[in-house]
Amino acid sequence: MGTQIRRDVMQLILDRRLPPGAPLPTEAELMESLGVSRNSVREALKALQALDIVEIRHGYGTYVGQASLTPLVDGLTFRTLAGVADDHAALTEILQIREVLEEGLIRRVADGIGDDGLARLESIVGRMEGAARAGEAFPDLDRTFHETLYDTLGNALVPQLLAAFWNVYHRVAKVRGWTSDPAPAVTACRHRDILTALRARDVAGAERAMADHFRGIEARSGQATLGVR
Amino acid sequence: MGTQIRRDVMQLILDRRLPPGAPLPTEAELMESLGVSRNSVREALKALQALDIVEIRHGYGTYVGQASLTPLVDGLTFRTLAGVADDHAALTEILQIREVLEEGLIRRVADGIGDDGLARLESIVGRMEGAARAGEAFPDLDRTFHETLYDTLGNALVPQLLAAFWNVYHRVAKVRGWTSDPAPAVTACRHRDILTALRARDVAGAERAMADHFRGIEARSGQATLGVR
DNA sequence: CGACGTGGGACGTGGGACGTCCCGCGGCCT
DNA sequence: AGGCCGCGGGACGTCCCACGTCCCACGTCG
Repeated sequence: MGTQIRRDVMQLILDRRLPPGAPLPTEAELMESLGVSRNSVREALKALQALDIVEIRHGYGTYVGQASLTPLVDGLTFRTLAGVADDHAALTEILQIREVLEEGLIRRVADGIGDDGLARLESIVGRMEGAARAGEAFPDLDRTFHETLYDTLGNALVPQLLAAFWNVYHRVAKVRGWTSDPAPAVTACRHRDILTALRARDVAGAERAMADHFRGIEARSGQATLGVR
Repeated sequence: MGTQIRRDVMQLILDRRLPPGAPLPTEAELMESLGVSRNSVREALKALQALDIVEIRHGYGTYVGQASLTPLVDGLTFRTLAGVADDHAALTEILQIREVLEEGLIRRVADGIGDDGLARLESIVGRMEGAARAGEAFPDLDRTFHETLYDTLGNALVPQLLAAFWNVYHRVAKVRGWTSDPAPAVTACRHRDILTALRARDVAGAERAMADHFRGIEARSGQATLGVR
């Protein structure tokens, strides 16, 4: 069974305690130690590559991967684009989950954020406002803001999960040709609101600011959909 | 490039508007229409199979898959088991995300749940209490409760995401040999608390009940870890 | 009319050959 | 002596062919 070989390779990584980036046995060694043909080994490795459990470098070797959430992004993107129902509904589902997550997380952030965290956010928002005055969009700063925001939680999964949903959303929007460009000034303002509430340790206010932020995104999403149909 | 063939097959599915369960062209047809060898086609299909974008039935054919979150479960399980840091920390991260999600969701549920939803939950909690009196565990009922709870949101992604995290948690616990069996009576009581709060449209109470629920899970998890080390 | 057997289609596995890419060693030029 | 270039070996990428296994459907026989 192909699935079995895949599990064998995973088990091999676990048994040998191979960390991400460590080299795997060559295909020849794997076909010998697992007792299967090279084709089967390659199919298993290709599957693991798609799961980002393994990284294959042409002409160099195979290495343990980062086990990132890339497969989730691919899967959700495909699922959204292929959805039998219209994909606006599917995107709304993703947005709702992001919303619930960030609303719940901001509360915990407000409890534990320190002065250094606030300073870093201040720097980011400052750059946002600078870009906004120049009339430029700042998708990278947006990402960095949310990433930095949840840094203090010490939960490495959180930023990755949020980034995954963010990627799905924007990838689908790109494929569909939606130009969801809100006024940069408005976005900068929303982030400023969140930071202000955090500075005041105003948990409820931070939640409200985050909710407003998402309300804006939803509105844009709805408009873009209507414009296309 | 192998990745390219994978994208071609995905694009083919999207272009032809193939719904989940629809048959894909045979390997022979794909190798002709994509102009690559059968091995390359098979490697791409195997990768897509791992992403649950395609389903391969031996001796029958290849079909469009459900694009479920199975790859997320596999990836997170692997990542947790392979984590350089101890896996209790990794499991806590997953638990924290479940917690944030369910706390945020319960609020929305409390707003919109109807009498039929409450009745279904009542039935489940009733069976829980019956099992608890008999001293039996009821993992299935637990799952069903949370699934039914979020049915009313109309967001198909929510139950799947929660189920994915649930699966990762319990799969890791199983591999690690943790016997995280709380007293069934306590678990039943926690669910009863949630239902009671929902019935009263008590949003804050429901949130608190859900938080208590997770506090119990975390405590058990910590104990199990200590017991093993 | 129904149960059984056989054939064809489709995926699973194995083996071999050749191309492509990357790294490192050794010779050669400066 | 130091740096540049060419070459060889290792490893993955692609391809071809053959045979095995599984499933379904058709046709035959009782």
